[in-house]
Amino acid sequence: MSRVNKTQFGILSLLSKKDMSGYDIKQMASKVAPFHWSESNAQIYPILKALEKEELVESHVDQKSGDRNRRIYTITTKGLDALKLWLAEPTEPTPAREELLLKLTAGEHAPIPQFIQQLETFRDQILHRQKALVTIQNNIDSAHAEGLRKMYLQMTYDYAALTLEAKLAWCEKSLQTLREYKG
Amino acid sequence: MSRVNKTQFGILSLLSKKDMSGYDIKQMASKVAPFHWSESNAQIYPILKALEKEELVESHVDQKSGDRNRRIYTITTKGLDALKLWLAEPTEPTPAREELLLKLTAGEHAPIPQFIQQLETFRDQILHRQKALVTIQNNIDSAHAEGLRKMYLQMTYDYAALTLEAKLAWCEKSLQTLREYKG
DNA sequence: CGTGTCATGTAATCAGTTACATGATTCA
DNA sequence: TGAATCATGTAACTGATTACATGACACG
Repeated sequence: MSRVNKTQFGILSLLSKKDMSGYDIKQMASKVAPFHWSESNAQIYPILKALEKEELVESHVDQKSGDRNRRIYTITTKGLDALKLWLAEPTEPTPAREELLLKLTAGEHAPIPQFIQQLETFRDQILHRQKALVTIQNNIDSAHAEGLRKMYLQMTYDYAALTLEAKLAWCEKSLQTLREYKG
Repeated sequence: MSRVNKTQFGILSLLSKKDMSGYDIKQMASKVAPFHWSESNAQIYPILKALEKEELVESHVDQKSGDRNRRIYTITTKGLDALKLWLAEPTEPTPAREELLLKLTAGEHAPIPQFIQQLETFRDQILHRQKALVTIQNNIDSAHAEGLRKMYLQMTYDYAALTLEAKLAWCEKSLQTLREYKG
């Protein structure tokens, strides 16, 4: 149970909505889920092949669009079943890995202004993500938008929004603490 | 720059505070930083060996405590320098991986009550972590507690507290949305 | 005709986990 | 004496990233 690849389900999940090529999947992932799943870049091609071998997806070479060697993947009934099985499985918590916090635990070995800078960079990264999130929200509002599907998309948006907000608040608070430390 | 192992710095960071054995490091990590760094369990032994080869740490077999084959590691000046260098480096954002959110993007393929259960489990995991966090806060208040060091420890505690709170809020909100969906 | 994007892939490497193996000490 | 904990390690594997390689098409 614990020995299963999760990225393959991310791919199946995307294919359950629309037939796509490997390239499309990469694009979609970075457009729709950049906050909770890495684009898994060039690893999707081997996974697609493995999925096809297991008969969870089928593929054919696309004829349209200039015959550009595009291989389109389609999810099979077996693939949908596998996806549903995964959805029903218990979800283990993700072990977090925040490099900045790891650095903070060794904070006493660096000058305070250095950490102020680290935190400012962190804050900028958050602000940048928040901007990107607005774009995603627009995608949700316009393109798809049908009942259940929209609700679930909105949920993932909310998750990102709320956690980013919390991180930003922490950042501001910590910056103030650092700036006020000893004068 | 991007091709460096971060866990080794976690280990150096702990050794910068106190000489320790591999076993101690494992214990300490799970006690002091369970929220932002995994215990990296049985991988610390090879890393310790690698660090010793690079002369970033030294070791000796402990004589006390019943001669129990304990190898104690000490950080070297070179090791401290490496640690400080890492602290000064820019910190890239961690790509998040939240399996539950990945499942939500395929939400339309499962019955709503199933996702209610998933979210309830998620909430329980958060509540559990929040309890554990109180213990850590006690550790900070009593054991260590000296100026700068305490401040940085407190910061990592705050980070965990704030992000857990945000996730809990999201969880409650989403549960309500699901329960109210169509009656 | 050259740059950018579309499109697919492989090889090498690194990071991390699981499962296993070994043995000493402590304490009920 | 048997279970729990202390203590160190290895082998095999999985997951993910980096860097590379190839080539077609679109456009200005």
